[in-house]
Amino acid sequence: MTTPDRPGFALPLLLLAGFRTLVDDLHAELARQGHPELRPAHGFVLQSVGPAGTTASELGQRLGVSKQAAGKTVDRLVALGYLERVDDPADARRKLVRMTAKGRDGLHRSAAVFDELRDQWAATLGADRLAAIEDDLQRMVPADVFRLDVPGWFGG
Amino acid sequence: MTTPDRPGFALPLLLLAGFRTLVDDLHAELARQGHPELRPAHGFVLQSVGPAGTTASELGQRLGVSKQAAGKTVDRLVALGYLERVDDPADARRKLVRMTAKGRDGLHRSAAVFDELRDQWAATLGADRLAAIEDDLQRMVPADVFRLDVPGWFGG
DNA sequence: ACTATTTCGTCAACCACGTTGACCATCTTA
DNA sequence: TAAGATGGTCAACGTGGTTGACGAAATAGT
Repeated sequence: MTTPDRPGFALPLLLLAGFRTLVDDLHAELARQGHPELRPAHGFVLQSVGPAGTTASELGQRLGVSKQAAGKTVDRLVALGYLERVDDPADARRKLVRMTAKGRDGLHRSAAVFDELRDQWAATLGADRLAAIEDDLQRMVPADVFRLDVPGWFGG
Repeated sequence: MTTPDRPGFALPLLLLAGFRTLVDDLHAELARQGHPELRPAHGFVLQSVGPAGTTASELGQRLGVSKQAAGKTVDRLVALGYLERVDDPADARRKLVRMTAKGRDGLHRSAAVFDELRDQWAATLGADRLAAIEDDLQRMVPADVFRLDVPGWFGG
C-alpha cells in the first residue's frame, strides 16, 4: 500500500481504501441480511429519495448527475423492488419516486450496519481519534461535494 | 453532508468525499499541465505498470480486475499515448506493456501534484493530525485492498 | 518426442453507470 | 392564447467492469 518516497500518493489511496473497506463490509452483511442485490450506489440513491418521495430530476440534482442517469438508476431499483413510481395527482408531468417497504428495510439495515462498523473503528482507533478523522475530513471537503442529507429519515 | 442521528453514515461519505476532492483537484491541475485526458483510473494503472513494464494479465492481478478489463484499459492508454505494447522476445504469447515518455511525464506530475495537495492538507490540519489520519486508515484497511506499491518508480 | 495442461492475449456479448441531444407532454407566465 | 420552462423518456454513445470461448505458445508428464 505504501509508496514511501512520494507521500502524496498514499493519502488518496488510504481514503479510498477506507471507504471501500466500509462499503465492502456493509454489502457482505447486507447480503447476509437478505439484500444481496443492493449495490454501493443504491444506498446513496435510497437515502436521497427521502420519506416524502421525490422525482428523478430532483434526485439527479441531489446526486449531482443528469436526470437521465437518475432515471435509469430508479428503473433498476424499481425492478429490484426497492422503489416505486406513482403519478403525481397535482402535476401530470411528474412521477413521484417513493420507497417501498423493502426499500425502507434495506436503508435501515444499511444505517444499522454502518453504525456497527463505525463502532468497530472507534473500538480499534479510539473514539477521539475517529472523531478527529471525521472533523478533519469535514474541514477539507467542499460543502457541496455530496448533498445526501435528507432530513427526516432517521429523525429523532 | 451530515446525517446527525446515524453517525455511521457520515464516515464512509467523508472518506469518499475526501478522496474525490483530492482526485478532482489533481485532475484539474493535470489538465492545466497538459494532461486533460488523464482519468482517475489511469493514474492507478500507470503506477501499476512499473518501470520494467508488465503484461495485461499481471496488471489485472495487481489491480484486482480480470485480464480482459486490464487489457481494455491498456488499449485506451495506448490510444492516448501513455503506454505502448511490445512483443516479449522471450515468450511469443506475452506482450509487454511499457510506459512512454508521455506516460512517465503524467505519472511524475501526478505524484508532484498529490504531494502539493498533501502539503495543503498538512498546512490546514497540522502535520501531526494528517499523519494520524494516515496511520489510522492504514490500521483499518486490510493489507490487500490495493496492491499499488510497485517498488522502483520513485526509488531513491 | 508427443501429448496434456496451463498461460497469454483477444473477441464477443453483456451489464452498470454515466454522458448529450432530441422530443413530447404538461405546467407556468407574460 | 402564445411562449417558455420543466419533467420524463428514447437513442446513441463512452468507460469500466464481467464471463465465456478460443487459438497460439510455453511447460509438464509420460
